[in-house]
Order: sequence, then C-alpha cells, then structure tokens
Amino acid sequence: MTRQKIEIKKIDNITARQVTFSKRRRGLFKKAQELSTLCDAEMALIVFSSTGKLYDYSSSSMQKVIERHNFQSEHPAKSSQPSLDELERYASLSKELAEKTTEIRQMKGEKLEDLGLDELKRLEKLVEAGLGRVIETKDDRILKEINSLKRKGVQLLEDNQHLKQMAGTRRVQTDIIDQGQSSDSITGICSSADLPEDFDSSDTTLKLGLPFPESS
Amino acid sequence: MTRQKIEIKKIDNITARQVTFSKRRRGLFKKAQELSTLCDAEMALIVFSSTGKLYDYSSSSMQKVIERHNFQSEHPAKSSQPSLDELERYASLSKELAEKTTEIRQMKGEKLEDLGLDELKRLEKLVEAGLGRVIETKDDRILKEINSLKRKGVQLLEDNQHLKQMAGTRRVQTDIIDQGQSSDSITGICSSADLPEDFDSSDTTLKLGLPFPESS
DNA sequence: AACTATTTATAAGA
DNA sequence: TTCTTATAAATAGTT
Repeated sequence: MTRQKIEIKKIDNITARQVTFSKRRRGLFKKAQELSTLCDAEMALIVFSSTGKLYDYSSSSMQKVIERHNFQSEHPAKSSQPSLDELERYASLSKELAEKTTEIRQMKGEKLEDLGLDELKRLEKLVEAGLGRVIETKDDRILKEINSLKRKGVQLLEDNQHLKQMAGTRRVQTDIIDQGQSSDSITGICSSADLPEDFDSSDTTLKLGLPFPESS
Repeated sequence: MTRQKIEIKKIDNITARQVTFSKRRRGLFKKAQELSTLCDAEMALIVFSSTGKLYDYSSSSMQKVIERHNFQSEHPAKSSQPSLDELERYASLSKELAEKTTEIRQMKGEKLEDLGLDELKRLEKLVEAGLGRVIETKDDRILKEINSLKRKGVQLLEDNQHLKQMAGTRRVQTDIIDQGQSSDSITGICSSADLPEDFDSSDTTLKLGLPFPESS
C-alpha cells in the first residue's frame, strides 16, 4: 500500500509480519473507535496476535456487547444456544444427581417420610430383590473360593470344617428360622456380616442354592 | 477524509451518519480481514449500528474467540476463572453422578462382578439394614392407617375383618412362616405388594410391631 | 522507530 | 444506494 502493493495472504517473514501487525492493528483500532464515535455504534473488537497476545476494544463494555451479540446472533442455534445448553446440561445433571442421592438414601432406609404406602411397598420389593442378588453373588464367590481351596488339598478343607464346628454354638437362632423354610440371609437378622471372616466362608455352604425358599 | 477533513465526533445529520456508517463499516471489516490474513491473527469484530442492526466478523468462530477472550481477559479473577470453575464443577458433578449410579445398581444387585468378597459383605449389610428400615416404616404407616380407621368407627373395622376372612385362603404360606417367629414382610417371599390394596391393609395387623423377631 | 512513495479509504457531491 | 473524485489516512519497504 505504498512503495509497493501487497497481496493479502499470510506474511512469511516473521519480523515483517510482526511489524505489519503492529502498524495495522493500530490503524484498525483507530478506525473502530472512529466509527463508534462518528456513527454512534456499539462495538467490540478482539484481536489475538499470532504470539497469543490479546488486544481488545469495546465502545461500551465487552460483556455487554458479547451478550447483545449472543442474544441477536444470526445463528441463534449456534452462538446463543450453546451457552444455554451448557447451563441446561448442568442443571439437568444437578437434578439427576439429587434424584439419585434421594434414591440411595431411600434404599438405605432414610428419608422415608415423604413416601406413600405404595411407594414404600415398591421400595421394599426393590431392596429385597437387590439383597437377594447380593447374597447370591456373595455366596457364589464364597463357593468358588471353597472349591478352589478343596482342589488345593484336604488340609485347608479340614481347617474349614474345624472352624465350622467352633462356630456352631452361634447358630441357634439361624437354625430355628431355617426350620420355617426361611433363608437367614434374606431375613438378615443373623447377618453373615456380623460373623468373622472364616466362619462366614464355611457357614454359607449350608445355605447355598437357597437364596429364596424353593416352595414359593 | 477527503474533500474535507472531519472532526471525530458524532455526526448529527442522520442520513449523513448512516452513509458514513456504511462506508466506514465496510472499510473496517475489510481491514480486519486483511489483518487476520496477513498476520495470522485470530479476531472477532462485532458492530451494532445505531438502528440496532448487527454486523460481525470472526477469523475463526465467534464462540471460540469470545471464549479465548474470556479465558485470558485482563481480569482473570472475573472472566477466566468462572469458566474454569464451571468446567471443574461440571466434571465433578459427572463423577459424582457416575458413582451414585453405580452405587444404586449395586444396591439393586447389578454389576456386582467388580466387587470383592469384603465389599459384597458390606453391601449386604447395608442393603439389609435399609430393607429393615423400609419395612419398619411401611408397617408404621400401615399401623397408623388402621388406628385412624378404628377411630372412625366400628363399621369400617368390620369391613376390614370381612376382607380378612375372604382373603384367608391365600395365607397358608405366611402362617407357616409366622409360626417360626419370622416376619413375612422381611422374608418378602409372600410380598404384600402381590396382594390387593384392601387385603394388605387388614392383613398387616397380624405382623405389626414385629418388624424383627423379638428373640434376636 | 522514522521516513516517504504509494496505495487505500473516504467526505462530499452527483 | 452507488459512483465519482479530490484529498486525507494508512502503510510497505527502506533506513
């Protein structure tokens, strides 16, 4: 634009590019301010140099102009909604989280005041079924362990039998309930978790395969 | 800036202002594009005419430039951090949600493969306790309902008795279990949810106050 | 950063 | 609006 006309394409020489950037940036910002003053226009200009430095100008406040732009952008589906979407997604996440938190508390037997009788029944059935599956899985796991031990030799198995006999005195209540066809694991009154590790492993051989009474 | 130099202040004449706006706006946008091309600068230009019409240009995407501007604005405490905070909060929400979803599934007896024996035992204890509290609450609720009905007069109570007799043939299994001091609600084999509303309300008079066997 | 020959932008008028 | 044109401004290449 003076000694010689230039082509509008990226300037290869880095130094020349930086010099031109400085000159033209000043000119651009000056023109921008002139336009906003002369014509009473609201505007914002944001420029990042190739080195990452930020230069900006706004006739009022940057935030105000950006918001106004988001509001009446030509592509309401592109600029305005994305920021709304984020808020919405955040809100729905929060809602989901709150719901799941409540669900967990209710499954743990807390905050039940708000539930009606029907809801309590549904909850009971749900937790009951879950408990059955947990016990089934636990017993499966224990069975596998025992079989694994059996394969390893008679010695370990005998240790198990030994522990089982030692623990026998603690099973009075469970035996009574078992007479009534009920699984003590499901009633959970004599919870296996109350018993020591090893006892539990041997004890469960008695109730495997009966997570639910077969007569039902 | 040609036939005569002009002062940079708002142009009073509306027509002249609009003409100048058109001319200078074009010049400004042209200069902006040239700068971004020549110097590899990322930029955004937003202009609102005094009549409210929007003109904008961005070397990449408006959203991207605005976000980058927010990120490295001169006031990192105001514009930059909120955006980071939001991302972090969103991420931690997602994580919490995933954890709670897993917890619920496990309490329902699903996805138990990943749990060790100890974890299964903890889970069993947890769900067991929750089930106990759910049943207790449900029975409480039912007791209150019945007492309320009793207070309302003998007529309703007699209706209840009537229904109870009608349903008597369906209680064989439950009666057997009750002999063993076990609550059918807790075993849940003969779930109250399987029975009709009215029957359930009267039936539970038999087991109220016994959410857990008293001998334990 | 300063200079300056040119190119560009544009104010006023048509 | 657009075109014209005289002139102000911007700026590429040089120093």
